[in-house]
Order: sequence, then C-alpha cells, then structure tokens
Amino acid sequence: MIDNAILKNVAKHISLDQDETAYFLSILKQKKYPKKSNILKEGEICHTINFVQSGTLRAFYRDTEGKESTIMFAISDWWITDMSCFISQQPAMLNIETIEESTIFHLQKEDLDELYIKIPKFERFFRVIMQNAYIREQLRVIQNLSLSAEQRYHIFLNKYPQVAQQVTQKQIASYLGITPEFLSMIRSNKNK
Amino acid sequence: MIDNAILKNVAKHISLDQDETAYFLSILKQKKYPKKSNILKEGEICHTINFVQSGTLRAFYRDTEGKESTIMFAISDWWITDMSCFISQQPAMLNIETIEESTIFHLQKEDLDELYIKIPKFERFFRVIMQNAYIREQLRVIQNLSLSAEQRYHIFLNKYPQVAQQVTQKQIASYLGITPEFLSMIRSNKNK
DNA sequence: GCAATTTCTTAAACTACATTATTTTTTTAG
DNA sequence: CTAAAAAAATAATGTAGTTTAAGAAATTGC
Repeated sequence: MIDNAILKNVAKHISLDQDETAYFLSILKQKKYPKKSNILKEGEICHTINFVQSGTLRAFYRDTEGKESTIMFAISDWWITDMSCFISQQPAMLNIETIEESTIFHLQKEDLDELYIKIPKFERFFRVIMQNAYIREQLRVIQNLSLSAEQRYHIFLNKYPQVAQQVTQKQIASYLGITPEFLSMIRSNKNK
Repeated sequence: MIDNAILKNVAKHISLDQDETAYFLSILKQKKYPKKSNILKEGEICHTINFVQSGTLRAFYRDTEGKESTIMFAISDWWITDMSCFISQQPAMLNIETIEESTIFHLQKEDLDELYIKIPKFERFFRVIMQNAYIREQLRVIQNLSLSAEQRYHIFLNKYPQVAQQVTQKQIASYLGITPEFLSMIRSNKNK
C-alpha cells in the first residue's frame, strides 16, 4: 500500500479496522509538489490539514515590513497547517511552502469534521496530536523567554538535525528569532 | 449545584447526560487554596489537570540562575497544568501557584485516562481544549518572534485586562520576557 | 498600626542582538 | 556551462533591552 506512512502514523495512537481504514484513505488527497511550491498563502482560507509523506515544508509568518518568522518546519511523518485559521476558517496568517519536492496528504476541514462523527476514535488521535503540538509550542515559549540565541541554536541542532541540514541558515535564523548575520557570528564563534 | 462553572465549561463542547455528569463530578476533587499556595513545584510529579473555579493562578519556569519566566496565568474557567509532565508523568519543569485565594477542581491522571474510556466524548472535549491551547501558544511564539516588548505589552493588556489588574508588574514582565525595570520604562513612556 | 519586606521607579553603564554595507561563496535557471 | 540571483561571512555602527544601584511607594506580617 502506498499510503503506508500515514497509516503507521495513525496507528501510533489508535487502531482502525479494514472499513475504517478504507474510509479514512478515501477522504485523503495525495499530491506531489515540486520544490518551493506554495501550499498555503496568507490571506487565503486554509482548507486542509496536511500530512507530510515525504519532503520538507516550512510555515512562516510575514510581518508588515516583510520580515519572516519561521513558525515550524515539517518533515516526513509530521502534520502541518495554520491551525488557527483551519479551525476558524478565517484568512490564514501563515504561509506554508515546500523546501524540497514533497508528497502531501491533504485532509479537508469538512471531511475531518465528518470523520470525527463517523469514527470517533479520531477525536482521540487528534487529541494526542494537538496535545503534543501544545507541549512543543509551550516548550518553545519557555526557551524563547529564558535562553540566549546561541543556546536556542544548539538545542535546535540537537532536536532537529535532519531539518538543520535541509534548510538555509536564513531560515534557521528566522526560526530562532535572530538575523542571519547574527547566526553567522554564533556559528563562527563555535568553530573556534 | 455548586459545580456549575466546570459543567458549563464542559458543556461548551460536549453534552453529558445525568449519569455521565454524575460520574464526571465523582472523579473531581474540589479544593480551596489561600493566596500564594503552591499547587505544583518543579521536580514533583504532576498528578492532576486543574480547572479554576475561582481565583487566579500562575505557572512559571525558574531557570538555573533563579530567573522566573511566567508561562501562563489562569483565571476562572481556565484549565491549567504542566501538560508535558502531566502526560509523561516525569518531574515537573513548572511551578504553579495561586496569586489569590482560589478554588480548584483537580482531575487525576488515572481518572482522566479512565474517563476517556468510559465516556469517549471527553476525547472530543480535551481535543478542543488542547487545540485551543496549541493555537494560543503558537500565536505567542509568533508575537515573541515578531513584535517589540512594547507591542507585546499592549496586546497583553487588551487580551487579558482582568489578569493585568490582579498580578504584579514583575509577573507581567516575566510573562513578556523582559525585566520589571524595562516594563516600568515602557509604561512611563506610554503615559506621556 | 508599625516595621519589614517586596514592588515600582528612575537613571547610568552595559550587552546581546539588529542594521547597514561590502565581499565571497553557493545555488539556480536557462 | 555560464550569468544572475540568493545565501553566507565579516565588520562597523546602532539600539532594544539588561544590569546595577538607590530611593520611593505599596504590601505584608505580626
């Protein structure tokens, strides 16, 4: 089955029988994107929650002066969307783009709402996904408040080594909340 | 019924019949705490998720040099815990204390795990709670990365006006990730 | 109700990080 | 394969926020 990765991901938290599996697969839309594709642009309505089958994605906020802040990177086996705007169906704050050629499973808002009703186990599944996402973001808040840029950089390298090799330093800097120039300085200090 | 607030809170997202309501209430432990009580200390196992019936609480991280970072405030109708440590049952990173006399409903980890099985609707309830918590924390990350301390302060005042009046400026500063001295400066500039 | 403690303010000196500018290196497109 | 564009490095100058210190105001504990 080509859908292996997403079924394994779901199986981490709930188990589905054959019919449930078939139904779940039936509402997913698999799509392949070249490098630098836009999955979501700010201002658009965010229709889908997205599972990364393969590739690398980046979600970022662009402020009024054009400065970008990277909110998250997503690699294989991660879910990514602009959750706030997906849930409220208000215009997106975030942009989501592929950093490399990527294969994505899309799950539409209406299909997810129906999925919760037809297969309530998915409430559990997404409860765990949301819980983990909350814990991750809260840890990031703690680190942003209490650590220096250099400490945050080393934590990032340890936590997401594969991501660190696939993205530019400019993008890492925008994830850490510093300028590329300052990241460059941190890196050159370190190598001494 | 004295438990009104928590039942109303649950009713925002799911509806319970009489038996379900009775069972849910039976696993809650209501407790009243004076001002400045410790609900959770770093290093302890976090046994409960907590609903604030009345009062004000603060969750904060204390780093190795003793510097505090306020992670969240909770007032009436909010849920608060060290989610990471509650879920994993590892020693807590956070401290949680009452800022005022507060009445709390405690829900034990084992009781919650059983509640999910006995009344699966609660998966939906906490899915929504976690989803909202995730969205809130992500917004905070965006704001910490892209806004100045002064902008964050004004957003805080607008978003949590009741909290702003109940807590000290030192605590607000530690929520914003700045020193009390700098907050004082921001405030005196503003009043011109 | 008063002494002790904590909080808040102000201000000068300092630092982590930003900005601007220039050069070098790497990546991309055709 | 080459030209153009983007990313990265280096360095000088600038600034948002910190540190330290000291006095004034508010809160707390007995």
